[in-house]
Amino acid sequence: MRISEVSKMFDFSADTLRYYEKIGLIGPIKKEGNIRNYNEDDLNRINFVKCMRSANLPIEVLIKYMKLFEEGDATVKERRDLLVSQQKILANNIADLQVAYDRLSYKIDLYDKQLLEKNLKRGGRL
Amino acid sequence: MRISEVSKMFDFSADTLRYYEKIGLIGPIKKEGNIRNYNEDDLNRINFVKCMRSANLPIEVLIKYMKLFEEGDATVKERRDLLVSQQKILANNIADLQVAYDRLSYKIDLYDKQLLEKNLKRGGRL
DNA sequence: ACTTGACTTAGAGTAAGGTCTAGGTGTTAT
DNA sequence: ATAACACCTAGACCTTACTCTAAGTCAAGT
Repeated sequence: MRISEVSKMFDFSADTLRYYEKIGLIGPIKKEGNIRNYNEDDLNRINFVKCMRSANLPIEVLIKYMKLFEEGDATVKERRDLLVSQQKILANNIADLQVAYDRLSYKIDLYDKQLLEKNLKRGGRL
Repeated sequence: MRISEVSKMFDFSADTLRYYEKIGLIGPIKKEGNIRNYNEDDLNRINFVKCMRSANLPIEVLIKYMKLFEEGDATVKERRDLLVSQQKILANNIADLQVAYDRLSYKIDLYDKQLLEKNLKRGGRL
């Protein structure tokens, strides 16, 4: 699979895919002649990266994880621990977003009430 | 209240507080002589900014909101709409983080099983 | 033959959000 | 009075994560 297709599939720009490869996050991707040909394994990794990047896991951390993965079975525990620590961070982030979400809900409610009153005073229909 | 106290209270560096003021996100803060003296109103706004920044709302959006706020009652509807649009973005973000969280849970589980097996084979105690 | 379009590289440039430095003032403790 | 400390400004610098540019290769269509 060529870079343009992968790009569409995961909504990463081709630039970003090459960048990820350059910094050692994915690949190296096998080439046919001079052109990258992504295989299923590559796609699975990109899929994982996509998911984790959507949740703002730092690229550095993901590179570290991929590196441990390459090193094989000896690194299972270390990989597990890395994921656990990131998961904890994620839990905190989710909590922060939720707090902000609720606060926005509250404020929006207040604004809605204020707008309703304004309309009534104007002798609004209904 | 002086900048160092505010800094501790919200875990923003003094640099960041001055930066926020410079770009028009908070303040301008009244000064005693040459030194900022934050009042309760200022603290309330910083508190709001803190909460929204913890959820990654862009500074530009918050500046816009504060500006509308300054403009008074005429902007109530516009402010409401701005908050609603940010809330939608937040909902999507929360969903993304949740997906990643669940995927991490799944992977961690797999690793735990793998580690357990390894221990059994080693003739682990228990 | 030649244009079009997708691909390649290396490396410069960008955006967001701070963070740090240098040089200076003002207040308090010894 | 002199050191230590908190504060100030302007502006340079930094980090993360891309994104874009220039210059070139290669295959397919007209």
